[in-house]
Parts: sequence; structure tokens; C-alpha cells
Amino acid sequence: MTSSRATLIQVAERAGVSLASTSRALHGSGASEAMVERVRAAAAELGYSPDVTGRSLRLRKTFQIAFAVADIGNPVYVEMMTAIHEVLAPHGYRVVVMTTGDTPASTTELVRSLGSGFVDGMVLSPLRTDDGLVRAIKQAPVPVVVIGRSLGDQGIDSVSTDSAGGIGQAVRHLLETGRRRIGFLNGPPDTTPGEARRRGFDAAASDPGFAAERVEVALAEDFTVAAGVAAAHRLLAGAPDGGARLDAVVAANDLLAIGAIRAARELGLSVPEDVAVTGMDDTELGRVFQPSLTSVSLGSDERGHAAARIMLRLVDGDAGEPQTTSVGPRLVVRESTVPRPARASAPGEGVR
Amino acid sequence: MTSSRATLIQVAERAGVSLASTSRALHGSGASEAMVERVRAAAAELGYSPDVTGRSLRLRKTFQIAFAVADIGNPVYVEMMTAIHEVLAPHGYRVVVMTTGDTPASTTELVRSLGSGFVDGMVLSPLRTDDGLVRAIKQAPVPVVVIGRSLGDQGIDSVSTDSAGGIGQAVRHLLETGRRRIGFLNGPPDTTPGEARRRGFDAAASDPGFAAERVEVALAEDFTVAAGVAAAHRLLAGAPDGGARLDAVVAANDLLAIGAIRAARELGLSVPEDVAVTGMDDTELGRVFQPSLTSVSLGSDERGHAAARIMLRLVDGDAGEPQTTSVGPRLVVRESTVPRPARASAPGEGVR
DNA sequence: TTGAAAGCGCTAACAG
DNA sequence: CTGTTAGCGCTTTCAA
Repeated sequence: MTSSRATLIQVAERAGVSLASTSRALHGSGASEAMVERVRAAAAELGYSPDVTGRSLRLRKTFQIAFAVADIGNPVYVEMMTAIHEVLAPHGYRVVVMTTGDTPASTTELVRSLGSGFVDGMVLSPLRTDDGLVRAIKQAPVPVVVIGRSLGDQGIDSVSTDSAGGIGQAVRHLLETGRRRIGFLNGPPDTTPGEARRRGFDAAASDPGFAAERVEVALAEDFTVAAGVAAAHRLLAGAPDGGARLDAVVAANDLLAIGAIRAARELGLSVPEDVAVTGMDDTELGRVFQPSLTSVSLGSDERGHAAARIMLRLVDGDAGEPQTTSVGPRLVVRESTVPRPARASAPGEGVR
Repeated sequence: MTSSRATLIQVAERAGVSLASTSRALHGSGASEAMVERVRAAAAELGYSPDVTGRSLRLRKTFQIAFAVADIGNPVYVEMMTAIHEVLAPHGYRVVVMTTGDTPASTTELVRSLGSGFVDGMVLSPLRTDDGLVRAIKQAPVPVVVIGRSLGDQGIDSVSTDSAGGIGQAVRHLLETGRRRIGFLNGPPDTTPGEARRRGFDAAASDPGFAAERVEVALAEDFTVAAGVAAAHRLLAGAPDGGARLDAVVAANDLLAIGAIRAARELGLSVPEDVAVTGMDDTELGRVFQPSLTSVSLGSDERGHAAARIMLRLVDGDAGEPQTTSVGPRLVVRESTVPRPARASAPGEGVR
């Protein structure tokens, strides 16, 4: 850590030309071959690197995009962040990570803070949304792309997925593989994902073809393994009326599903023989788990990519109508629902 | 997304006072009660929020810290990032995530780019280090704190851990629990972690008390589950000379350890009965895995916290001698090495 | 093609 | 306590 850095003025002096010419020679157009040569040399001698702060002030552009979620440690968000970074970095944009807090109010405050101009845009995946937040997003001084609920009809660019439909896929898969007593293990239903999963399960259960004999619901306190273990214990401990035990659990995400498998084991039940378990998000954790987890992929990385691409379009001034992109859910069948993998198992299959 | 934002000048005009007074009333000291009142009102009416770009240029301070690693999706780095964010955010610093690439050259380039002044400092965990990188760090125009190798003797602030000693703890644990034929499953040995692990294993194997009858080493192509499965297959497939099979595997990280457990299962071996497996990093993945993974915690979050605290000290101008903080490794015994957990098992025990 | 100069929004030294 | 003014480093008109 040493010395203060050379400025453009110093490069100009060194090259014996004007400030404007120096700037042009370095970035802009309209400089002679000789000028470029001369300035480049001077810049190199001084180890000049342009100051982004001055540039930002002048250009009114930071080349930074914020990624804001409630929990930056959640594997799903990590995957999104990685995808967003992958898309933005080659375009010269930096990614700033931020946390929304878990209330709509704190998220709204974060969106309002965009007024300070520290980023050119924000990719936001709010855990909970309300009118105030929607309003703040629409009034934000920089583009905001929402990952989660489809807000296209509100005039907000968003990337959504049909997690409700995904729950339906899981339920149908369980019915098709002969399960009839199904437990639904959801997280907090007042969150965007919790609400969507609940809706999905209700829809599946209302379907004319829904052949289950028994249905139970348990709510975990949050979307974690520990909360899943606790709630799944209640689900699997046995029917209060002495009826037959559940033979399947549909979990609202992979972490809850892992919790359910642990709870099953603690109760002496084997997975998938006694009870089948499905997760959602198709995380690495689920892929490498034993038994590997049947899970509904919601394309976290695709959603991240999509959001980042929309953002690039927006910060490049290409306004257009707010658009909603959708990524379809996709069931990936693994060992937690069927004794043998659907496909022939090669060593390390399904593992990356 | 609307309109351009109000500036300090506009607030000043609205309040009918000077620019300087407005600035002072809002942040600085030395403004009368009445002035503060008046300016605040004007600011509120205009929905003014200060522009950080102008502020940064003037103050020569961005209130941003970079966190740079090779793979921002790696759970260990995610944990560090979360910890860093936790410490920095309350102090008003934003976290910018960056990737180093996996060569010393690309990392050096990244460190050099700090000359552009987009952050006030960088927390860096390089996968590979060379002299050029060390030099670049020392010459960086902003503070750099390195997580990984201890670089204190080089005059670089760093947070290290004794992963070599951690490998020793794992080896001793295996010997103490009766294992005698030990395989060492390492990742690429030309990386900082790979090198340290190798050193640790060599040291443990050279110890006078090292009671193993047989030792094998396998190198995975990288620190992933898939690479671990492949390399562990070689390790466990059986001794070329027809000798007894290994009864323990010391893996260089949790992902490789999970790979080893999968490979064991694919070969019809049970863990921990036939073969015990230890990991390193004590990740969530290992904690929830079945069997839960005995692992050496390297305190990723503590290291992140420590690095962030050092960084805060540095950006607050408190120079002082470069310091090396160290976080001790800590073996956490779970099911992958002993049939029963070390402690009585409560429901969901070891899961968070 | 080149140079002079303005100004992005802000803070702080200085004078009153 | 308040106002005037300079200037952080840069890009971009506008004239020459």
C-alpha cells in the first residue's frame, strides 16, 4: 500500500498535450495515431489508471449493480448471485451485495436508498412484498429487476418461476409412484415463496385427478434444515386419529426436505421405502445427499442470468415495456422418491 | 424509475441558505438549530438524498470494500462473505464481490485494478500465490487483507488458519479410533489449501506416534464432490498389491469427503464401519449429510469477521504494523468416523 | 485533430 | 454561525 495515484492531468503534462486530448487518446475517438502513442507512453510511465470516481461523477454512471436478498448465504441466492456476476462482469459491471432485511419496510428502505446513486441498477429478490415496496420499486431512480413474484402487470421488470406449478409436478410424481398419504411441509406462508408453494399445493389437491387418501400440512418456522426437522417430526410422528402414517412428504425447498429425511431417519423410517420426500430448488446439497433428493428445479441460475440480461438492457438505456420473463419448473427425479435412480446410475452420477 | 434527483444546490436554494450551510446542516457540525431545521425541511420536501458519487470524489473514499475469491459459489467463501458483510454493513460499507480467476497472474491483475479507486480496500483469498502477487499486494494503493496463507512476515495483513495442523487432528482422531490404513484425499497440490493440507499430512505421517500400517494418497482434480468421487474410487478400489483395503480417508475438504462417502457406498462399503471419513471446513453440507461428517472446522466465519475488522481498522487510517491473525482448527466429531455421535444425539442435533 | 473551459455533486478551508 | 470559493478527476462541448 503506497503513494497516491497519477491523474489524467499528470499524464497530460508528461505527454505535453492537453487534458482533453489525453482523455480522448485513452478512451474516446478522434485522436491521431501519434497522439495516442504519445499519451499511452506517458500513461504507462506513470502507471496511470483512470479514477472511476471522477468518471462516475462526470458520466453519472457507476458501473455497479446491486444484488439484494434477505439471506446472502442461502444456496439459492448464492447461485443467482454467481449467475448475475457471470453475466455482468464481462460487461464491466461490478456486483454489490446487499441485504433486504426480512420485512417489506426494510426492503422498501433499501430501494429508496438507491437515490444515493451508488449503483446503476438493482436486482432484487424480496422475501415479502407489499404495496409500499411495489410503489418504491416503480419510483426508484434506477432500474430494478425483481426475481420472484411476477410483477409485470404492475409495470415492473421481473423474472418469475412457476413454483406453484412445480409443487404440482412433485405431487403428481408422488401419486404416479403410488403414494397416497401426502404431507406438505411448507415454510412461513406469509413469504413470497411460502405463499406460492401453498397455492401450488392447494391447486394440486383440488385437481380432479388428485388420488390421495390423506393430506396433512406442517409449517416450518423458516426455510432451514433445523426447522424442517422439527416440523417434519410433527408430520411423521403418526396420525392423531391413529390412521396410517404418511408415505410421502412434499417439502417447500431442499433444506426442509433434508430436514424431513433426517426426521424420518430419527423415527426409524427409511426413505424412500417408508416415506418418499421431494424438495424444491435442486441445490447441490440435494444432489449429493444420500439418498439423493428428488427436487423441483426452479432454475436459480437461469433466473439470475435472465435478470442480469434484462438489467444490462435497462442500464444501456434500452427502456421498452417492462417485461416478465418466466423460467419453468422442472422435476428432477432421484433416490428420495424411487428406490433406484430413474436412469442407470453411473459413478458420481448427478454430482458436479 | 423516474425523474432526476435533487442536488444539494437545489436544497440550498429551497432553504434560502448557502451551499456550505446546507452541507453542514445535513452532515457536518457547526450549524444552528434553526439552520438544521430549515435545511432538513427543504431536503425532505425535495426528497433529497445525497449523491455518493460526488461525495466519494471529494472525500476520496468510496465506502466500499471488495471481497475477492476464485469461486464465489464455494460454501466456505460464501460463509466468509456473509461474515464480512455482517461486520462492514453496520459501519456503512458496501461489499463488492469479485473473482480472482485461478492463476496468480489474474489475481495480480485484479489487485492492480485497485488503482482505479473503486473500493477503499480489498479482502482477498487467493487460491494460488506467487512473488508477483505478493509484490502487487504490498504496492496496492488501498489496504488489502489476505485470508489464507500467513503473510505477516511479508508485511501483509493476513488472517490464517493452521489447516496443516487440522489435518493432523483428523489423522490422530482416526488413529485413536483404531484406524490403521489411511488414505489421504487431497485436491490440487499447487493451490494454497492443497499445499497446506499436503504439508499437514506429511507432518502427521512423520510423527513418531504415527501408528498406521498403510498409507495411500490420491489427488482430486479440484475441490469438488465429483472430483472426490473419482479420486476416492481409486483410493478405495483395493490395494494393487492385494493388501487389506483402507479403513479411513482423510479428505482435504468437505466436498471431497462427501465424494469419498459416495464412492464408498458405490463400492458397497459402509461408513464409518468399513471406512471412516473426515472432511475439512465444517460446512452445512457436512453437518446435515448422512452420515453426518466428522470435519475440521477452520472457522470460515471467524476468519471473515477477523479480516473485516482488520480492514475497518485500516480504512479508518489506523495503520500500525501489518498483523497476522490466526484462527485455530477444531475437529468436530460426527457419524462419519464413529458409529454413534460423540454426544447423545438429540433430534436434529448438529443441524442449524 | 487539438486545446480551453465548463461542470458532474459534494466537502472543507477560509473569511467574515 | 454563515457564506464564498476552490477543487476532487474526469468527459465533453465548443472554438480554433
